[in-house]
Amino acid sequence: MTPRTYGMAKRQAAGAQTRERILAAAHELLAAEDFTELTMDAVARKADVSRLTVYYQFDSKAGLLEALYNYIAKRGQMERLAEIFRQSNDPLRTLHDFILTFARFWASDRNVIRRLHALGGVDPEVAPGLLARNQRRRHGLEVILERYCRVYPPLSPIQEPVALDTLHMLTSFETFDALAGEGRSVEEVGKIVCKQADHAIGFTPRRV
Amino acid sequence: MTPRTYGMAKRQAAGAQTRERILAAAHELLAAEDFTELTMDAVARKADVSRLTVYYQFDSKAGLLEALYNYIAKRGQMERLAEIFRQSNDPLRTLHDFILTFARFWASDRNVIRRLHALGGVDPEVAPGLLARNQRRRHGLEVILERYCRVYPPLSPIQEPVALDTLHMLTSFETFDALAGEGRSVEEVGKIVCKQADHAIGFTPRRV
DNA sequence: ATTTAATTATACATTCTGTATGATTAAATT
DNA sequence: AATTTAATCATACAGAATGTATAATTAAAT
Repeated sequence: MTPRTYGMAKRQAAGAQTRERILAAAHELLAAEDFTELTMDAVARKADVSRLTVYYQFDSKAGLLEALYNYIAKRGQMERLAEIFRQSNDPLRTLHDFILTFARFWASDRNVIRRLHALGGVDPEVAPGLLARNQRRRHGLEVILERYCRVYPPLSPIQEPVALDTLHMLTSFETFDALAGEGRSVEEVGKIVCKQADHAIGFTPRRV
Repeated sequence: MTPRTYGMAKRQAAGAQTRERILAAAHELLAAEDFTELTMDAVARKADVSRLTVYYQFDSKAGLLEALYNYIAKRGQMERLAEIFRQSNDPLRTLHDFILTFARFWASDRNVIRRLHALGGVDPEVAPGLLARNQRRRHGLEVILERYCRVYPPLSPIQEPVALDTLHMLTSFETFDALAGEGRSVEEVGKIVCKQADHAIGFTPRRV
């Protein structure tokens, strides 16, 4: 009942370890061709753990998927985002770094993320988590756009929300997934998105 | 066993009528806030029909969803597409008409289509139907792009597949859904997409 | 009059999620 | 050392949903 925050090293370590094993198992199942095998039972079996342990650690399937998304975000090195904002030289450069960071993240676990998004679109318990992440990405773009408008010619009050929504759309997983197609590299996709994004905020590169 | 193609007016009409009622019921359930109510049982109850009748008419849930997509496409007046290609004046005009036709379709049943796509991403039996539709849209864009390159300065063999994938991405439901946001009109979204599409194929509008 | 398409009733098999109850093991606390 | 408690597991069960099997019924078509 009362959570203790001290001196439970071994127990916490044990719990964290099994959580890790379960997440790895869930990830593996979601990455497989037949991803319908992602059942609580299959996850438990693959993690070599009782099914009840999965419920004990993650409460529900939605909880497991939510945790899985965090797990992937860590592996995709999304912490780098904060650094991008800190070193604020050119807002346009920040935008491009932002786009590339997300492109690398989407590419890091493309199939799994696609399936997680699909599951989030179906399960009303998973949806809020995805929406929150979407909102965070949007807010990041809002900051960048504001910085941009202070340096470059500002957009009209009518154009600004359009630009923001367009950037939000361009940096989405769905956009990345469509552009990556069958084998286009992350860098290529990043370049395409950057070009469209520049156009969306009214930036015209000098003629070649 | 042997399908008869003559003189079964009343029976066919009866069958078609119940199919219609079932599809309307499924549509209504998928449009509701709590769309998890889309069960074969609920559909049957709402259509005032036995649950087995639903299976008799559509085989499975995947079959019902597939039929529902066709039902929506008809209501969304997607037949107009053929006409757009026939009156081939300016390829750029054709592209814009193409974009607007899809924008109107996506808008015609936005919530339902969003949920159908999510279900298609989860259910491997529904996925093929959605993929086929995606391919048809892609092929339409391919034709338009080819016509465009014959009139306007052609794109390099490297740029062309990029342009095609970008157009495909821009005309997707996901793009429309993101840009429409909360209350942006179809025309506005269409304008935004057209602008991005022009840029994707290297078309530069004359300076204002 | 007979066949057959469409519908319905009842029942059942299967698969998943989630909960209830209680036992076991080992770490942490006193 | 004795006790408490976190983590795990076993068994069982409830409930929802898809899909199948079998057979009966109604009305249209032959």
